[in-house]
Amino acid sequence: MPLKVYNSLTREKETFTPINAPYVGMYVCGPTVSGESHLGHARPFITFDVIYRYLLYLGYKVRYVRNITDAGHFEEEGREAEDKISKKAVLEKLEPMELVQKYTNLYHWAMRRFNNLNPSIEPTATGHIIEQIEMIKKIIADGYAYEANGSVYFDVEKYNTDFSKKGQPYGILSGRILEDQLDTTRELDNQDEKRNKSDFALWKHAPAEHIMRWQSPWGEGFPGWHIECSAMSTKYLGEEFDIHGGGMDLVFPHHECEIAQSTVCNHKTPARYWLHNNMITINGKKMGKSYNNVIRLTELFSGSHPALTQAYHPMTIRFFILQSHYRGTLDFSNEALQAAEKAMKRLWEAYNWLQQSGICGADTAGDVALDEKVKKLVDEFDEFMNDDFNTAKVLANMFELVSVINSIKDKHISAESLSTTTVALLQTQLKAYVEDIFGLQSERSADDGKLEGVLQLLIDIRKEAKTRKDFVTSDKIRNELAALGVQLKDEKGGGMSYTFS
RNA sequence: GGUCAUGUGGCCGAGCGGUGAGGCACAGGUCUGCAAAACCUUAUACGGCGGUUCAAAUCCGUCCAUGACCUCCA
Repeated sequence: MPLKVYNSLTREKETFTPINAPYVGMYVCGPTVSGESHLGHARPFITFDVIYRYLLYLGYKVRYVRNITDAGHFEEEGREAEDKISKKAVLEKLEPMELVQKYTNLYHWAMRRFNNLNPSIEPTATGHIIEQIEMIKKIIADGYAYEANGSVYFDVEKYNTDFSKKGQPYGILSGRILEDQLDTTRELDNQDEKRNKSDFALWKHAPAEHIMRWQSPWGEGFPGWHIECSAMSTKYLGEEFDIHGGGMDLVFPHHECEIAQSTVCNHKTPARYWLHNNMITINGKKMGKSYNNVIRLTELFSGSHPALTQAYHPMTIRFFILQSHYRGTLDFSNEALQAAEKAMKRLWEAYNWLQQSGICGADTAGDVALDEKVKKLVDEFDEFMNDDFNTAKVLANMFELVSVINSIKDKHISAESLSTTTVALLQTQLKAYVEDIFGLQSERSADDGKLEGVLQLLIDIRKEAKTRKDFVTSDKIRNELAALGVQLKDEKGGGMSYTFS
């Protein structure tokens, strides 16, 4: 069964066929680094990281481009009021590139903690001003943009009239019809400069107090919101590439405008497959700046937010996101995250035990039905992922396998119930999926050997005490370690293991 | 107002025409010096009302509720 993806452009699941297999070009809209990333931002980055990893697993050579928006209309978060009071303070406080660097660093730090792979190219908008200006010039030359007071606007109506004839009307992605839009847009600045309300900015004239500005044929200004993605995707992935991804809230207007710009310049719809993840909600509402309900990633990792009852590890968040399908909304709550935390721990411990257990199964399976069941559960991993990346179903199968693994560990089931090939398949595929595709890793930071050694010593002492039936000593060791956050667990057959809480 | 989604058990979430996905919580049991963990078992469900069908959580209609987007937002 080949990979199928839901294409927002056609509104159906389609078989994924790269333009130049085995090469795949994927562009994903990255962060605007004018402020800190929050939980809502984490979803697209984790979603597309898993998609990237899965494409690699399938053997594709992927060029993954994820931009950083570091140009545009910037104000430091929460400082708006102050800015108005004292422009001097702004000048002292905000060197634009300093601000951008600060939030870019913070963003990269969060991505690493999530164990997201680095994209192949991470271009910045400020690094591609020239490309953007060139693109705008081309659009003007073709007659689809006009200048007004040092700003340049895209002529949506002309585009729609001309390109509708070619089957590429404005609104092709979002399903909007231009005529329906005319009276529905809200009031914005400088609307009077535009010929039509639906026109959007390619280049904006910078007022005197604007902190980021560049020289252009139309005077000093800064690029419009949409043009950077068109310029950079064309530069690094070509006029036509395979996948364009981002959050659903970008479908209109951002991606719609991107399509219009690129189509004028390159005479092609830029991407074949448009993939969009849904939002993370909190109490049923989208998490976003405009709702004042954001939980920043730093707050999430440290637990320092009034809505949080505890800190959450990045892997808990990652697991939480993988438990739902990327096109559905995902509702945040402490209860839900705590559930994810426990589930992740159970999965990881079983997985970890399997890899270290040294079990190898029998030449012929002792329990044919179970052997078949395990094989089926593992084989379905690929099948589920090929059905538009259904990570939730893969996880469901994994938990059925966790029961089998733990039963073998507790010796309720003999390791010889499974055949050697099935055990090997289970080990390889679980590793491929848990670590390589889902990108999960132990919540515990890598410890040095000393701690291991100390714990082993305490475990030995406790074992001796238990043999002497000296439960005072054995309980003391267990209780005091528990107070320090190390949990000892007696196992069948006198073994002892520990986990960190 | 326009466009498009969604409504599943205490909570989070798959499924989208026919054996009740899965996780967490809860209850009972097994194991155990005790505990934890683990394992086993059980319960609770598809927004309301109609319709199609041998069969509907799944398809159709309608009503209700919620959400997203409508040029700052992942």
